[in-house]
Amino acid sequence: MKNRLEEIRKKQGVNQEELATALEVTRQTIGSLENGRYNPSIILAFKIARYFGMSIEEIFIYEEETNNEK
Amino acid sequence: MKNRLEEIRKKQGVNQEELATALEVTRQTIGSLENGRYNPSIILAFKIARYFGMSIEEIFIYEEETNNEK
DNA sequence: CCTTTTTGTAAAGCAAGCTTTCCATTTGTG
DNA sequence: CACAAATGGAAAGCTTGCTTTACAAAAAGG
Repeated sequence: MKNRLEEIRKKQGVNQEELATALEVTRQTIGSLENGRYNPSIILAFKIARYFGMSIEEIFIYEEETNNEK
Repeated sequence: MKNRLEEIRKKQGVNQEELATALEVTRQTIGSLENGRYNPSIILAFKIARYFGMSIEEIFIYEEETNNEK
C-alpha cells in the first residue's frame, strides 16, 4: 500500500501535529503512515479521506503488492 | 462501521467459503466481518472492493460512530 | 548563528485483525 | 426424515495498528 498523505497534507498547508489532532491520533501515527511503517486501520483511512474531502482510493493506492503484503 | 458484505455477496451468488478463498482469508474472517465482530484491515477492504468491482465506500459505511469507535 | 518548529524514529505495551481448531446450529435437498 | 452444505461463533495465539515516552535531526525564521 502506498499513499499520497504527505503530498496532500502539504498541499493543504497543515502539519503532522494539526492533522493528528484533527483525526484524534498521535503525530507518530501520521508520521508512520507517511513513511510507510504501517497501513492505517480502515476507520482511520475513512477519517483521513473525510478530512481531506477525498475518497479512500484517491489517497491510498493498493497495487496488488507482488506477493504477500498484509 | 457497517457493511453490505452479506447482501452483496449473496446478490453475486457466492458463499462465504468461495469468497474467503478468492480473497485469501479464512471463512471465519468473512463471517466475522458480515456479523460485525470486527472491521477489515484496509488491505482486505481493498481486496473485497476489487473482487466485487466496487469502491470501498460503496461496501463499507463509516458513519461517525457516536463517540469512540476504533 | 541561535532558537523554535517540525519531522524521523525507536522501544515497550495494549488493542484489534486474522488464523487455526473445533463444535453447534441452520438451511437445503433428496 | 436423513444427510450434506453453509453459516455462527468461541478460544487461544500470532501479527499489526496505535499510544506513550523519549531523543535526535532537519527545516524554518528571526
